[in-house]
Amino acid sequence: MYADIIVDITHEKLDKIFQYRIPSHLEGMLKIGDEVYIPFGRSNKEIRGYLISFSEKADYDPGKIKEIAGIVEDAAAIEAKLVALAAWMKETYGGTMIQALKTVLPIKKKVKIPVRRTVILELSEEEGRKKLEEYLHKNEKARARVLAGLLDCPAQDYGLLTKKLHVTARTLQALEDQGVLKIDSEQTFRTPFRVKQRTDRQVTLTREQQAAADLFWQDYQAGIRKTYLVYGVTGSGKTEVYMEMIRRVLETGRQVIVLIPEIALTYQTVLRFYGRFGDRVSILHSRMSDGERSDQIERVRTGQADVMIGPRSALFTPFPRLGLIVIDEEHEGTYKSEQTPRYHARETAIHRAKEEGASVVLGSATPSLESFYACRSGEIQMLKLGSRTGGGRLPRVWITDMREELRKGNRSILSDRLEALIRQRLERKEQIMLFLNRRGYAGFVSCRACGYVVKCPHCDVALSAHRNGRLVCHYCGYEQPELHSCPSCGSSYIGGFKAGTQQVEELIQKRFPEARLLRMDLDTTRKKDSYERILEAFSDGEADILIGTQMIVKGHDFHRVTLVGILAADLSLYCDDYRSGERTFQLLTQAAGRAGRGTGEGEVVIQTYSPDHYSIQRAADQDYEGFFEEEMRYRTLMGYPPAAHLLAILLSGEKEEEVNLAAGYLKGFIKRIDPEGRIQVIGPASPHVGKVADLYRRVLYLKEQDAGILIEAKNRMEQYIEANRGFTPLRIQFDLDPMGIF
DNA sequence: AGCACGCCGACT
DNA sequence: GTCGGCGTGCTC
Repeated sequence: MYADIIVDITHEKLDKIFQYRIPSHLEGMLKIGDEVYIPFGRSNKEIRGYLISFSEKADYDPGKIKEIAGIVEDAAAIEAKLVALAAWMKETYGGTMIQALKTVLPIKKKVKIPVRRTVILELSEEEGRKKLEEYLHKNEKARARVLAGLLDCPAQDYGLLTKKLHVTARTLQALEDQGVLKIDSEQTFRTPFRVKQRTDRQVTLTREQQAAADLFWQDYQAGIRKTYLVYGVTGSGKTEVYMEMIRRVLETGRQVIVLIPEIALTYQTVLRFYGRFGDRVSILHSRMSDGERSDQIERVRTGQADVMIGPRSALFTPFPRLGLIVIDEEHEGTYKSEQTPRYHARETAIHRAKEEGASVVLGSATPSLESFYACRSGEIQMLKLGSRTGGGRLPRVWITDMREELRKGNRSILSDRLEALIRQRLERKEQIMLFLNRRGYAGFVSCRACGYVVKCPHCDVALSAHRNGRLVCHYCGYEQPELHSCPSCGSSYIGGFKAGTQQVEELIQKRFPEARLLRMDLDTTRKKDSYERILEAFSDGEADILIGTQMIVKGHDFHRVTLVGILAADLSLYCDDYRSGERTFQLLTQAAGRAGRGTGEGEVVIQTYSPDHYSIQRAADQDYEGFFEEEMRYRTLMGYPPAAHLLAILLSGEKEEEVNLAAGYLKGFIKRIDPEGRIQVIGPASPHVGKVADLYRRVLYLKEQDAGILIEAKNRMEQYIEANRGFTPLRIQFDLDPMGIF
């Protein structure tokens, strides 16, 4: 009997199984997933590794196999299931087993409670000066330095002070004894949310909500575990449905994971869960320290918590009896990891649920094409919520054609209609949101006179303007020179769209000097909590107009907003990405949904140069299904997910020549292992950003109906890359069904 | 990765 | 003569 062990070091060369003998004193004590100490290398240095399986025979010279030194005692008892999940992720998404394990395994380190120490001056300015004289006189240099520093700034961080002034703890201790200063230590706050009281208010579900929850519950009781999609417009009360399902699953003694796109944007949702389930709820988020995370995991391990809410990574909560995984706003891009393994939380959740006998509930008002497509094929069961619970009506939507405005001589960024409506709302003291769509803006070139967009003749995606002016296709590498007039109508108003929220703010202020404006974008929300502060200020009526990027369209109901203006609705449409139509539709639908959440009638103005595009028209009609049909037709025609599968291979390296060469070799290798040409190979092409931090990048795309074939090809390439030293100076990453193109 | 082994230049 | 530079190669 041998133990198969993965060494806890991140390097491809070590990403394989090392076999060890099991010493008699450990026999029967080891289990899969245990962390162990092993002698390694020529020096037999003791390192840590994970026991991932047992095997009967040795795959290596038995004479050279060493013994396991011991079990890591305080190791978090990781679930064997999570190790298996990591193995599946490595297989599906690529990368090393170690990378997969690191993604999946909870943080084991028990970080000691961080203490922040501050040094505070206890003397007055005058006393301090006198004391300083005294130290200088006695030639006590270190003490003088500290005192001078504190006179400059009377409260300083302990660590920074000792480093900056080059003094030891002894010096500070002596000064504290003399009463010159005080060392203040405060424990850093470790509990992220404190539960106030449990507001277990009795919620009555609407008939529709109850029906959805009941259907799920009947299946669940009958032992059926599958994936459901709660599909309902904004305001149809999806969260209530989740909570009802969760309540019932918890009653059976099983545990629940709730994934949300981003804590900051869904703070209100988190509070609702707290209110409902009290301190059985645990939370993870990206701003937490390792220690805070490990505290939350500890609560899970000791059984104090049985609901975990968090982003993508919360999927790996080590619940031993998982019953349900809820994924809210399942269409959001944040569910796809941007690090190897580039897993999708939705797919991974479905896999984990299947392995552990749990169900998955997805929810969205604008489902991803993937999920809706799976509903059509019966893989996912749809639970539809058709109406808004508060009885709020859908807003009235206007599409204004900006080409027409230009023809009329209006060159401003506001159409006549939007301007008139803003004026009217300001008079009525109602609120307005202006949404500047800058999502995915990648420098596409369009004609302001006729709306023509310069596209690649081979790929049906917009060309991107590079700094040198040339127009480049990021899919196939096609290039053409800069245009000075529109090939369609001859107008010279052709070029990229350049406007930021700041410019918009200035223009609006000039046009409506009496209006009070608030701006929300990356610049104004850089500081912690500023996001909430701006939204709160707007909610309290401290401003008339809120101007912002996509971050203003998420969550948060403003009951006094009766007008939403969407500037440059098509900016996200023609960035050269096969998901741009989907993203545009989602953004516009969400933005439009912000209007008329209260009692007043809502109106939405969508300003665009492409009023005929189906993404814009369907969003204006709030017609998801119509959009789905058209978008699926495009994906099917072009062979993009979910109609087919796409595998991106990203290469980067210091020498451009090497990267090009390697990309060429990989392409040749695919042709060799796929002689019938089942796999369509595109590229190598330059990604949007051809060079990052002095690393040159190239990308290859493989298309194929069957994901299994792509995964097999990926495995063969990984072997090929490992076997050829020519690839060593390069970084090569795989991305199955990427969220866009690179 | 991290360490040992190994083969060539400036110092006690 | 040695100490030490980091190039190669291996790790169950």
